[in-house]
Amino acid sequence: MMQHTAASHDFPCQTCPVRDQSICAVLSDEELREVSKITTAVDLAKGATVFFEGDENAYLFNVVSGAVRLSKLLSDGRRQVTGFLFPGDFLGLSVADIYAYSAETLSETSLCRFNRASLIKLLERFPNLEHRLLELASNELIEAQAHMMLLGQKQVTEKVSSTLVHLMKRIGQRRDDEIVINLPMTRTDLAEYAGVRTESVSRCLTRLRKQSVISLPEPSSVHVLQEDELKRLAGD
Amino acid sequence: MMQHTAASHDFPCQTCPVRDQSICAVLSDEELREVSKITTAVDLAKGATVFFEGDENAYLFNVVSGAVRLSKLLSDGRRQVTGFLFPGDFLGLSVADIYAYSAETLSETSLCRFNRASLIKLLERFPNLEHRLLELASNELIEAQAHMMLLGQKQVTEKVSSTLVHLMKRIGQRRDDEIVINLPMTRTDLAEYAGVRTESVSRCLTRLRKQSVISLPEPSSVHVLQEDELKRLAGD
DNA sequence: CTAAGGTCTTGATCTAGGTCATCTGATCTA
DNA sequence: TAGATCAGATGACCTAGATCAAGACCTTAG
Repeated sequence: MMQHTAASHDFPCQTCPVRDQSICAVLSDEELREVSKITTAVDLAKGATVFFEGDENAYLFNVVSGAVRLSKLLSDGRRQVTGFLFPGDFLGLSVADIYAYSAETLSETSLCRFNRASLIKLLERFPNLEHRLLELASNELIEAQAHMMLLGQKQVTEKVSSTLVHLMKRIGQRRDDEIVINLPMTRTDLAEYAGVRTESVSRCLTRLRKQSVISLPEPSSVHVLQEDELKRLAGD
Repeated sequence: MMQHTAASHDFPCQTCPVRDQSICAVLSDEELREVSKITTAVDLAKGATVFFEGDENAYLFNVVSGAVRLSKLLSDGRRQVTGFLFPGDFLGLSVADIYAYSAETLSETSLCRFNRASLIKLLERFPNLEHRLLELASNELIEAQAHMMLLGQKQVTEKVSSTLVHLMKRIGQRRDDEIVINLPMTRTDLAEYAGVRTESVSRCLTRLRKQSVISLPEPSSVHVLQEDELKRLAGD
């Protein structure tokens, strides 16, 4: 079942399905060989915790398959989902010594785990790698700013539409003249991402369905029928 | 008036008031001498535009004195303020070739401007510098996530209190047993930062004043009288 | 097969905060 | 010095979206 078997035999990364993404994209075969020495494959069931907000920042991860939810909690239980990760995404990028958010799997998920101390040591030898991390951080910042705009200024319909557009771009699959999004997350996850209530997400999806902007063959499958209209409703 | 005069004579950075902050903190005197060659001092009046969202990303900046507002616009004019910058802060960190947000001055402001292409070239020679940029990006990400929590989950009072706590930590000056915050931004700027309306900020500050959590000797000057209570109201 | 516990949807109602309008005071200017 | 402009404060009112409640499914356990 697992095609990648990081750190198992001589050079496992060669068969990694996300070899060309995330931080590994910029590495030569030789560098990759070095990096593979500090990685471990980790397979997690749905709903597992990769790490908690406040945990010691000991590992970084590549998402190989599956989906991960990033979130922060308030003391009374309110949760803000700050992002969703999919294959090829990098996780744990932080100079701080504790994680600033929690990471939990939304489905069965395979991760490639890097020992943080070892990776930091490698950065000195592979300036490529540090450059790539900066690139990833910079892209995350741009996404974070767009997310702030969504949370602070948009109306419910714009929030939900934007969230769908975001997911469509990341995990949408074009099929005939529609785009299929298989949602690994619940309505509540979507609501906590968009800063609204679960009921609002549900009502909004129903409205979009009635307007034939999307169809919902089942709750976890959104088919985007009118991409342009959805983008218009998203607001920017 | 200007104490720093980057790129004017032989080694201007030595007298820079933010020499020990931002990206320059990690540079040796020798490295700093090199960096100073690609900098220009820029002085801007209050309300000036440093750059617009969508402009070509040609420069990076250190804030030497003054204050800068970062914001993104929606097509209909709604604005999300994503952050406020003060002396020592770094501006323009992005791998993308256009700026993802606008930067405008909130008061008379002195900036130290770096040519982006030249700085990128220097990164190859000074790995320190790239490491520092990653550190700054990582810290910005953590701040962005806290800001998302504020925007998506908090109530108006929590939003305004959090914003005050944030500004207090950054530019608050302890005086006797109160902390003085001199606000360079308007109520509308604060509102657009917190994702609420101007009137809500105004009402909330009045409420905090009536509860003796703060005093407002003038609209642009907040004195924090009960730091712990303000932090409690901020919610986390 | 049934029961229990999820998730999702939908309707009815409520309210936090948005909207609108007005007033004050400070700053600018002609 | 008056008139204009703008930031801020505050009261009255309204509405988008939260809250509450109930029912429909769907999955898992026994």
